[in-house]
Amino acid sequence: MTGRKQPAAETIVRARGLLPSLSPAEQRVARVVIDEAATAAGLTITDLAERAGSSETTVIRFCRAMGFAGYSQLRLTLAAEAGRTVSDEEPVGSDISESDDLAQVVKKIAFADARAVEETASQIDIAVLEQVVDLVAGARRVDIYGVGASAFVATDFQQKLYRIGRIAYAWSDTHLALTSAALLDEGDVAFGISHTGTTSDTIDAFAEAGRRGARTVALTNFPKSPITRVADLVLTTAARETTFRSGAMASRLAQLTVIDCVFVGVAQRTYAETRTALDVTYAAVRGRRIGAERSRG
Amino acid sequence: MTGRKQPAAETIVRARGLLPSLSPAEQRVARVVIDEAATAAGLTITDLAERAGSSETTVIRFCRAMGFAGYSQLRLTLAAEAGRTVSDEEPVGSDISESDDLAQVVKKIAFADARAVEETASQIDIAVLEQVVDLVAGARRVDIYGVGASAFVATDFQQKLYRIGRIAYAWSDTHLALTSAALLDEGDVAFGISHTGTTSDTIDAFAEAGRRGARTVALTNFPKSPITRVADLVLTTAARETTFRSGAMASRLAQLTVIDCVFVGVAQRTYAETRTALDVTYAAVRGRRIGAERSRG
DNA sequence: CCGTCATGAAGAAAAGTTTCCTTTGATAGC
DNA sequence: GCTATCAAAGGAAACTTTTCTTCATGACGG
Repeated sequence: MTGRKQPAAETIVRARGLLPSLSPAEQRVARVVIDEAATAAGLTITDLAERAGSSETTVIRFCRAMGFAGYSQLRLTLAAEAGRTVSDEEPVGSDISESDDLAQVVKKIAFADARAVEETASQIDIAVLEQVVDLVAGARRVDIYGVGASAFVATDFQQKLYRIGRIAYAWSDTHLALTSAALLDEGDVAFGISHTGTTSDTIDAFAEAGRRGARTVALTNFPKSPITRVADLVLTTAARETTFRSGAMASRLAQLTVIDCVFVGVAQRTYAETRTALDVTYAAVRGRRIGAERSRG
Repeated sequence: MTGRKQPAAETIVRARGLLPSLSPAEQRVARVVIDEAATAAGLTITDLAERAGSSETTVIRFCRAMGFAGYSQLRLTLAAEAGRTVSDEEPVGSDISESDDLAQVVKKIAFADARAVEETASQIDIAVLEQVVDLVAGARRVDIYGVGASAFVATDFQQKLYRIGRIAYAWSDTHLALTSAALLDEGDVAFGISHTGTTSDTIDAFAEAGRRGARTVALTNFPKSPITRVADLVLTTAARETTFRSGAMASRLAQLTVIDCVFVGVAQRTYAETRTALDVTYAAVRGRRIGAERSRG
């Protein structure tokens, strides 16, 4: 795989994240924009509306939902991004099918995964990330909620923080999570991790934490999903939706990437202590390794 | 293709060449476009006219002189070129340092992560993968060993297999792992996951499983590490080792990618059952989601 | 049956384009 | 020296298209 790599333009990525929160007609518009971004930039609002089987009104509404002032702005942005993207699309976009041989499967998975990571990184709001890092760095304690697949990410985060000497708990049991949330206050930070942003177990505990005064940070793929309404800060991933399979893992990797960014940010902010903490914890498991000693893991 | 030099935007160059042949008022327009190309793309024809101390008519005439059909076309072109010029890539290879700002950190992490995934995928031995898939698909039961960071991957794998109705256990406790390994036989498969390939806890159980007759599959970043000596089949990741940090997560993502490939391979081999199993398990959690709501500003 | 939401039709406003007229200045004929 | 003629430049205003707003309608959940 001699790969260049061109993460899809930011606007497109954002549109994808917004999809579920859009009405059907708006979704059709979004689809056209996502699928033919370059062309779309050249269309008038009327043309675009027609192509989406919808009305100008709906197009405008879509623009607003995307955070643009109007159609011209969307158009301009699209054009600028089209100029940047050297149109070098891979044929590997499709979902995995029953008939794919293993080599293709590997290719598709790798493609989806790598893209999710890159696009997620490119759309991270650094300002928000900065705030999140501040919060975590200054928190008395960090609670992390996530169930199912997101539970892994939560636990991973907990362990990371733990390794640099920060107090953190990951909860995936709804009751325990709620109990823990009830004990938080202003000095604490709560993380809610949910790909769809609709997982009620996670949201319940997360919202409770907010009510108790803790600062709340949501991590989701969908910037307008329910969880974001009870969050002070929102970090988003950018995994494309896929039907059969690859999606699940891609979203996981995207989440892990974001978490890693937060973690490194925090670790950096407290470099001296961190170094020591990492060294100490690393040394602790060193005795459990046999043979050649080389990297860290 | 790292350092592709940007040619100055073509339109601007052309405008400059055209200058002498333009009438004074048109020249003023040209000047504005040349000097503030990026901004100009955002102006309406009226604004631009005003800024050039001229009229819309003149702006149009300038557009025609430039060979454009009208103002919108000029504007679009300008925007596209502005977009292209902005993007200039920096070297993102190095390790994260104390002085990196958050934006750089994010970039570097994403780069390392995405690269690990891509490189891992491209070096996977499909033949081996094929065998592994066969083994897992035909196994009576699958044991997965991994401690520390690799424990996440192990658990993830277990959960995946579980979801498609395959019996699997992930062990990260040495004693439990050994106990479980002792119960395996020819019909079973054992996975040993260790980034360094030197984790004795994992290797112990893994080797025990092998002695009991189970087929053994190792997943490691180092093809010659101790764990590979007691494995029937070896899958490797390709995370570059890095000093401070980014490495840890990159290796994790690489492992997950490989696991995902194995999983999809197995799922595919048993498509019908898989579909059903996935549908059922998905439906089971559906009730735990709250309706994605649409919001509008 | 009510309120809320999604949607497009219709019309207002803004942007873009064309037409046409004024100004200016150069040239030529008386 | 004084008009008449013409051409180039440029903008006012009329016109067209595009964008945006308002509002009525019908669908849907409660």
